[in-house]
Amino acid sequence: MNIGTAARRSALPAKTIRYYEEIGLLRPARADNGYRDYSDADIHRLKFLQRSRGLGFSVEECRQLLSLYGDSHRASADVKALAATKLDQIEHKIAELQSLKKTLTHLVRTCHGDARPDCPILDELSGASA
Amino acid sequence: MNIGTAARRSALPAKTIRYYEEIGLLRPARADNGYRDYSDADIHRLKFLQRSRGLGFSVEECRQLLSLYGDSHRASADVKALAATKLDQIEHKIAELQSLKKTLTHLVRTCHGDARPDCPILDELSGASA
DNA sequence: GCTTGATCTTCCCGCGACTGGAAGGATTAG
DNA sequence: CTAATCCTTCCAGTCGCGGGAAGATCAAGC
Repeated sequence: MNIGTAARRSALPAKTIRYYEEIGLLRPARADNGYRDYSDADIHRLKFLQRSRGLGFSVEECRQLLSLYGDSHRASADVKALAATKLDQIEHKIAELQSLKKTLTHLVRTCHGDARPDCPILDELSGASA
Repeated sequence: MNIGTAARRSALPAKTIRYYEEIGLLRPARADNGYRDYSDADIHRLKFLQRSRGLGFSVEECRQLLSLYGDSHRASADVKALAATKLDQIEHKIAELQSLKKTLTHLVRTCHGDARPDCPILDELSGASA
């Protein structure tokens, strides 16, 4: 199977698939003409990557997940730990963004937003509050 | 004022200050010895950048904010529009992360997380649900 | 067989916003 | 005078690709 088909089936751009190969996440066969030749197992691996990336795991974390996936003697605790760490990171990020949101919401609300030049947003940014 | 002092006063790393100069966000004077020489106005500008970056504005948006800040005939509506757009982006990002959080929370909860190899997280990533 | 267009290959550059480090000059403290 | 600190420039790396060039290959139609 050529890379175009693999791209459609995995919902990943061909560029990304080549990149994943370059960093050693998969090793597709090569046809006689030099084209990459993807097996069903390769597609499965690509879909796994697509889904785990979509869940917010970094490429390196995906590499670990793939390694755990391929290890029939893995402990589910190891996978759970990875996911829990990621969950923590996501929660921290959400908290950070919510704090930004709060500040920005306040600023946007207090700015009258018309043709006049006085602006509480710029006042705040310039340190008028300090 | 040397860059080290400017860094302490603006709460920005010296590297970042040089970078901001490189991309044209400020133009400090130079002393005879070739050292950068920051005025109080430069510090003010750096603090403005530090705060606006901290609120989630991109460097290019900060450039616009600085430009509006320096324009005494600006309309506060322009500033408000920038902030409102940023607020939108932040809200979208929060929603995205909350969706990830929901999925991950569910997965972490369903994984028993012990020494056994069977793992709902990997099952999900490998497409067992599909 | 020939042309055309789609697809494939490798290669290298660019993004955003820095960060690290090397090599070397200037200043300051003791 | 020396040693430590600070400053300078420049180059490379981060992360996860995307864009695009230059060239090979393939599939379809005439």
